[in-house]
Amino acid sequence: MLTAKEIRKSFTDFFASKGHTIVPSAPMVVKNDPTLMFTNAGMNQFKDIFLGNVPRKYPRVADSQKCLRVSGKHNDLEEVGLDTYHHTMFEMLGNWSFGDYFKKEAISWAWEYLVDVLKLDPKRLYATVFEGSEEDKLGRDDEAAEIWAQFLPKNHIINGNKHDNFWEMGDTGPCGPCSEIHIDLRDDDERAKIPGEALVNKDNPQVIEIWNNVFMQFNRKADGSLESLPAKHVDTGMGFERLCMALQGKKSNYDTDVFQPILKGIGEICGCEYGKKRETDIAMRVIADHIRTISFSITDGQLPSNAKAGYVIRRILRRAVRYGYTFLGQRSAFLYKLLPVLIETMGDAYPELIAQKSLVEKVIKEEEEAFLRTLETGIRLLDKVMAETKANGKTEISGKDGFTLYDTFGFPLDLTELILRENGMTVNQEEFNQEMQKQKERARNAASVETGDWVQLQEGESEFVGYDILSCDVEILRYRKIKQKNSEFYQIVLNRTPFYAEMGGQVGDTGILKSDDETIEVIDTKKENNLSVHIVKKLPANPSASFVAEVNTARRQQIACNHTATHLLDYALRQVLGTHVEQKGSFVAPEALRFDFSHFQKVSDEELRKVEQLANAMVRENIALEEHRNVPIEEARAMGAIALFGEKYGDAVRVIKYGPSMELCGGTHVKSTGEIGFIRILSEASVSAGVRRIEAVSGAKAEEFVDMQQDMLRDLKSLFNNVPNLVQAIKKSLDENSAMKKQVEQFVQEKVVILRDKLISNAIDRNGVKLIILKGDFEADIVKSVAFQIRNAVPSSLVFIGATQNMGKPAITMALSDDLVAGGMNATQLVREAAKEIKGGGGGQPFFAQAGGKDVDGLERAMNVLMNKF
RNA sequence: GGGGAAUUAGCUCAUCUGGUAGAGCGUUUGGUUCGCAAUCAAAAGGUAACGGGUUCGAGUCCCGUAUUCUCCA
Repeated sequence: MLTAKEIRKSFTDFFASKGHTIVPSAPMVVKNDPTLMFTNAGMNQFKDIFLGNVPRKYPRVADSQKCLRVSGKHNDLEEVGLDTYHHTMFEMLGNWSFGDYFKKEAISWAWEYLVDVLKLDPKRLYATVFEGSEEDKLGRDDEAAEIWAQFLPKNHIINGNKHDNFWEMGDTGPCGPCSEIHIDLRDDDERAKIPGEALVNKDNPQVIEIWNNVFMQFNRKADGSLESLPAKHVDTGMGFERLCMALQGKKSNYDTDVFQPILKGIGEICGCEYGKKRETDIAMRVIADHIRTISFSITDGQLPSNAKAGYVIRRILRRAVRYGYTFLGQRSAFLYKLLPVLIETMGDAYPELIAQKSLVEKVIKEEEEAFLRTLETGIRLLDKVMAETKANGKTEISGKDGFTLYDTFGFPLDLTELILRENGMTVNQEEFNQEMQKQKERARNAASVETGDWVQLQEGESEFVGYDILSCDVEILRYRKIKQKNSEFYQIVLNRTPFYAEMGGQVGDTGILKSDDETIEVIDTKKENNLSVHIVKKLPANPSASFVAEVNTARRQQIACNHTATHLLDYALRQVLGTHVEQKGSFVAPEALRFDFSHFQKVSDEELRKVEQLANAMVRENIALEEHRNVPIEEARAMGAIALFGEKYGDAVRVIKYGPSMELCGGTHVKSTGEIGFIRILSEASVSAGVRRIEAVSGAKAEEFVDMQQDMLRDLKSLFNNVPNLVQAIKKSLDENSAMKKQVEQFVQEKVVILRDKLISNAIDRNGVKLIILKGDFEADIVKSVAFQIRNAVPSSLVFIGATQNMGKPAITMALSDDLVAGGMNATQLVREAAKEIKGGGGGQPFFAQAGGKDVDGLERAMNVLMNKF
């Protein structure tokens, strides 16, 4: 039996023998594509070739690609694990032709590989072809059908509709008919009962698609019409896990050697066994699937977080924890313990797992613990809701409460239901669904973005010249309008540009486009599918005119300082802390820089100081930039340049070297380190488990920062009469201050006690209550203290009335002993009534209330109002 | 991109409609104990995220900013 590893290798070997270049898997996490968060198909890394943004590097390539899908037919997150064939992460084997071979070769080789190389039974294979579409004025894909007819009998070639057999990249862009290969894995007697062709594309878990061959021959325009592509492409994708299942004679992907070791590992940790009980099996499949997804995301640089792609990863992790919690009885973090077994099965093919093992473990463990805390909070809130509901004599909690728990506090509905059931209660499902619907509508309305068609003025590719010059003559190739909820702007592509587009953490350039008649402001530059897009608020009146593009040079210089500073800090960190330090993200702006890196403990002040000193020493050395463009990646690595995990590099890379610091980098840098002036680290903090962040400034901004510090220090010193030892002076002052505070407090207490005794001895006895009056100028806090002191000293039949003033403002304070309150008296009401006399209002509790006002002259009247009550 | 929520002692969180800022854990000191664990007692510890506003009075209400959590896309 072929192992998964052998199968993976046989695929690439086969296509290499057909003249294909074998390329590595791109990272699973996608950058620089606003429409996509994760790699969801093998073709993603070639998207810019299909879009015509960059030329092809090879005519034929093949690879095995890590993919992640959380929605779609066989990848709906909530479905994964319930059955035996849904997944989030999977590997896709693929071969491509970029304007090279087409249907004939693609289909013949697919057949050759499956039948001749892998020895799959041809009687079990079926092919689907596009049946045509009236809407698009397209006929049946007879071309493909005729090629298939050489290998398959007629009844094994099946027509498919637009939904199944016409592939589109998005609403617009390259598309074309596709032809899928399906395999029937059922037993002989079942196959005898119902022929396989009746079950193709019918969601039967044993009759499944294994390979899709897409023939890209059209371009879909924004008005929905199709035009023929000048160069036709082939894009294929085969589900690796499914292929393993077929070849290993299993009924489920989870039964293959891809998943079995992981399932076994889960069993050992949780004390259960796969294949014994339905619910346990579901939970185990969920965990087995999700641990792969989470681990690979982290190695690709995508940590769980609270937004975007990171949040998707967090949700997947939490789903795994939840299943472990509910069905496997796991009450503490356990997922991270699966990493060794994952490495055992996949570490060979994906060495990044081994390299980053401890980081992955740490991140997962921390996330698990955070979620368990979220669950505890949820349980506490749910307890509250249950108590309130019971108090109202009901057993059904409102759907709104259930939704709030879910929406605001992240407490899963199924857990809510579980806990309610244990307490003999339910939740109003319909109401919950309504609330969910509302939420979805809100999001849909807000998310609507209208993207206009590109207006093409000239053909051609965009060239970036910004490494060498910051101003040049340009022409507009194409532009389009983007309309969002509250804003409207234009994207412009130039034939050449000095503007650096946001990438690798460095923000995009700003500047202007100037023609003879007008000046247009460029507010940002972004990268979309490898294309530099200039963002402008308004279009030039004559877009076909010639322009001069000018980058905002002062801003660019500051960015360059910060970017080079980032490299120096990276180098210094590795020197001081060790080579386990790896970049986990960075943000380079004109104002400051942020640098995230893997490190397992707080960087001490001394270490930070050392890092800073080392980096600044390199600045003073005024090391000249050594820049190597178009270095083959292998050569760059051999030179010892630092590359990032999870970063997609081309075959030729740019190496940035300042003395010993050497990194693969596309950013803009200073010509020599002296330009930076100096670097100052502002802060060090944790961003997530195992990842620390430093923030720093350099260049003019560092100077500004130091100036501010110095000004503050000077002000401080002058406050302390320029004493030589400022720290000691401040410390002394603080000590004195706290001693005096204590003294004052003591004096106040003594005063309060004296006041209390005096007032008690002056108490008026009226109709059986002791009436105690305080008048004069007192702070509100003292009056309050006195009132409470007296209340303690005179436990019954006490009425305290304070009619005092402070800073020209009148105040009324009233305290009543408990027996009077029990007898129906209410200080709040009384005080409110009296407060009218001083043009104010008040309130408090029945036994103690305060009021304030604006009219000091009414104080006497207000007191009389109160005294007349007794 | 949008919605909801949170931010109070070192930590986890209370503070019902605006009216005395509190608990548990932890810390320090002292007691019991040969010592540890344990336990009892006391004390210290607060810019209620930040900035405005409304009010006689704001942790509490309103607006803005930041950070975090969470859901939808």
